[in-house]
Amino acid sequence: MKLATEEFDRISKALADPQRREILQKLVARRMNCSDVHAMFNVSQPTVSHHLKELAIAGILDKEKQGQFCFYQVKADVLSAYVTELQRRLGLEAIAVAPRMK
Amino acid sequence: MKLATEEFDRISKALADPQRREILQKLVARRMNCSDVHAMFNVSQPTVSHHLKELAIAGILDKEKQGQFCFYQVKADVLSAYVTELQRRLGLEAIAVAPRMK
DNA sequence: TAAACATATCGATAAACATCTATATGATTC
DNA sequence: GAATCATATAGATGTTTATCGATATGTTTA
Repeated sequence: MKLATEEFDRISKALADPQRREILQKLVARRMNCSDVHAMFNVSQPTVSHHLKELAIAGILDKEKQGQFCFYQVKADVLSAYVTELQRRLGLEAIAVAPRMK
Repeated sequence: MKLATEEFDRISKALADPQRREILQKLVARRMNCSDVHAMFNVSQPTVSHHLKELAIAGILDKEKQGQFCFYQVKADVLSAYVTELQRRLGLEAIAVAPRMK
C-alpha cells in the first residue's frame, strides 16, 4: 500500500496532537466504542468524537456502527504503510515492518 | 536512544507541517545552510529560519555555525529513535531500522 | 570603514485547531 | 411512546501557529 502525499500529511497531522495520539494508542490495544474511550480521558464526549473523526478521516481508524454503538479500530495496514513512507522520506532504511500478530 | 514523551510529541508536531516536512526531506539528502534551503521554496527567509529552528528544537536537526553561514543537518539517530518509538506506540513490530549508509 | 551578505528576532495578522456547552439524531428499553 | 443512552453536529472561544515585512546582529569583502 502506497500513501499519497496528502494522505501522508493528513496522518502526520492526526498524530501530532498528544490527546489524539493517546486515544489512538488505547485503540491499538483494543477496539472500542466512543464512550469506552471517553471514560479513559478527561475531555468531553464531543471532543473524543471529534478526535475519532479526525483519525478516521486520516484513514487510520475504521468505524463500525453496531446498533447505537460505534466501534473504532486501528487499521494496522495503513499505520504500517505510514511508517514505511515516513522512513523512506527520512532516509531511514526499513529492513522490515510488519503488523503485530493477534 | 530512548525518547521521552515530550520529545516524541515535539517531533510529531515538527513533522506535521507540510512545509517543514519538505524542508526536512531536502536536508535528508544533504546538509545545507539557511539560504540554500530558502532558494528551494517559495517562502520568506524568516519563515525558513523559523522552521529550521523548530526542527532543531525538536532535536532532529543539528545546527552548526561556520562564519556567517549556518549549516543544518539531520540527526539520523534521533529520527531513527523516533520511528522506533512510533512503531512501538502504534503496535507495529520493528524488525530493524538503520540509518542509511553514506 | 562602508557595503553587502547571512541569519535571527520582533511584531502583526490570519488561519487552523482543540476544546467546551448545548442540542440534534438515532437506537434501545420500560 | 416516553425516557434513556450513544454519538454526532453546531456554534463559540481561546490558543497555537504559519506566515509576512521590517529590522537587528553578526560576518565577510571591497
